[in-house]
Amino acid sequence: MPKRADLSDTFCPVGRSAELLGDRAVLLILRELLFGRRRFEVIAANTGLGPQLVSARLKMLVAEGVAERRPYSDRPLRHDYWLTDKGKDLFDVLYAMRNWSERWAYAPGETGDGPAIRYVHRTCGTDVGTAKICPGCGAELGCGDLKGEASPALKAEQVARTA
Amino acid sequence: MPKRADLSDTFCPVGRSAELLGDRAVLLILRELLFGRRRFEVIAANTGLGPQLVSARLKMLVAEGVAERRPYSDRPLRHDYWLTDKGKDLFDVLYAMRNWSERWAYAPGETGDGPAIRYVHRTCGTDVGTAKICPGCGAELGCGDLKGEASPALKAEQVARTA
DNA sequence: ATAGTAACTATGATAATCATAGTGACAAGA
DNA sequence: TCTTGTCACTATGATTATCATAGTTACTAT
Repeated sequence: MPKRADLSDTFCPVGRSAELLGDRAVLLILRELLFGRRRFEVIAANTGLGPQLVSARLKMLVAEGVAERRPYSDRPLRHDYWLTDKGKDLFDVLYAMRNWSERWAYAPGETGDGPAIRYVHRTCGTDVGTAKICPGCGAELGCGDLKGEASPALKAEQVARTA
Repeated sequence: MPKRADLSDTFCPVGRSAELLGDRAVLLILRELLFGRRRFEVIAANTGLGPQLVSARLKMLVAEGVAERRPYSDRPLRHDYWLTDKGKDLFDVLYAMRNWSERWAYAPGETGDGPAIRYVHRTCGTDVGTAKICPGCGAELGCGDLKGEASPALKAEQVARTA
């Protein structure tokens, strides 16, 4: 490809975020980080992306202020990756993607008789379905508020991926 | 690149939609379609994408059932593109992207003293800010419910692009 | 000394992207 | 009729991002 057109200076808000989010690898890595997975190798394994891509994208996310690289061990020196507040706020985008998929991206019966991932509000225990506001307690849902329970099919896939 | 890894058969809902949405061109084209722009040349001009890319992505969106190709003139035969219900439901994703950008993607004062685009609920006239539910009437906000008013800076850019 | 772990970097083949130009089918004006 | 114009594309060639695979560095554990 030629150098791809840069849209980071557009005044359109969708255009600006598209520069960051319009990339499969970025979305998958953000999914992992939002799920609380922080380690390089875990992210690479779960996303199926090569280490080079993961490395490049994490560097970019750190440069954009979306993620942060932190040492979690001195000897040997090891680092992992955490979302910043700016990064945590991307929850809404990924959650909207998830909701859309649950509605449109599966053949009937493909996920059994429930969603691919069932989300429960941590503080009140309500199954939120695809709501943006907890139907149990009315709270706005954000990063870390939900506990996901993968369907059997998804669980099997995740096990296979890390094996 | 080698054939990029296919994630369309993953059971993870974010992974599935990432296959579609993890692409700058797709996001920009969806933005145009959600804004009600239907014509090929208009989409190409507003996104800054080459006609080949626009053509390829529109074909893909039609194949995915997200958009529809319709004739709008017989002589000469001309077609344009409309979102299907599946496509209109992507509003939530793009709206979340817009909200994130309004919060994080601009330097202080870069858009003047308001957002890059001000959205007003069509039916009740309330400025919705970045809310997911209309603060005026409590209705859920979906595709077509909002009327966008671009900031002067964004307007100028749009004019420049089509000139 | 050997094997293992974690976070990467290096290499080469492949394919997606961009810029630019061109095509086909028609309409409108001189 | 001839030229110009419009719209929705397709064709070509240079550039570069991506993938698969293998290798590296710096340590720990046995």
